[in-house]
Amino acid sequence: MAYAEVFTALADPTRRHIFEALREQPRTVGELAAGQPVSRPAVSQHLKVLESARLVSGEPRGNRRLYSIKREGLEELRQYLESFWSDALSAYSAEIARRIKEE
Amino acid sequence: MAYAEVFTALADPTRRHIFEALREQPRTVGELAAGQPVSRPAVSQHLKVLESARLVSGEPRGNRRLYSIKREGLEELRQYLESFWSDALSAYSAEIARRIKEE
DNA sequence: ACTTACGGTAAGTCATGGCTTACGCAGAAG
DNA sequence: CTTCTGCGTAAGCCATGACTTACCGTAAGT
Repeated sequence: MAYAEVFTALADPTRRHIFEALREQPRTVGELAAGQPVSRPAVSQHLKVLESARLVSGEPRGNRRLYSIKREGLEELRQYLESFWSDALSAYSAEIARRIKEE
Repeated sequence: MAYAEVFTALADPTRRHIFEALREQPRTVGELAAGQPVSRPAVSQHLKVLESARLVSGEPRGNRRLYSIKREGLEELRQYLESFWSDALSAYSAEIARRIKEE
């Protein structure tokens, strides 16, 4: 059920921007905020959400905190997607055919 | 940029439930509403969002509308995920190493 | 020690969006 | 033709959440 958190985390545009900024390289909160049209506290709050969705992780670097992408959240999402790919497609088209005949 | 709509569509729990109900077999709006704790109009509105995210499609069956899963939305999401998988990981860990040394 | 820089948290504001009821339209049924 | 069933849409309500400013703790620099 962990993919739910990932969906809500990445549903917000600002949060996606932050996440995609980390895609290039790890960054501090200040750096991330500079690249966004919102305040630094806002970025902090977004990072909290992203972290609890296991999409990023942050570790102290002296005075600052360096955030980087974590793949666990993405992995959960990938598994969710995969489960949709193979299954339910035969039973599915069969059901369509059945209902069409019913008309 | 179409994955954005997919994220927002699947971020809502009710919408995910509806989507996953369609995973088994195509269903009408009434059938979907019966399986959810919300009203039928609410389900209609959710289906509208899911449809514009290309996650489902509906076609008239006489009096009713039969909705079924459409894979385009999922495909866009999958591509987005894939782009995260390979790239940016070498440059990424290199950057971590660089910053650690800077301390 | 004092000051400055960085970042997390608290509190409050405002917009978004998910829900409801009410309504209207189209197809099926009688 | 009238009635009933199934859905979509409109309008309005209310909770959630994204943002702000203000504040506090901690590490670094002087």
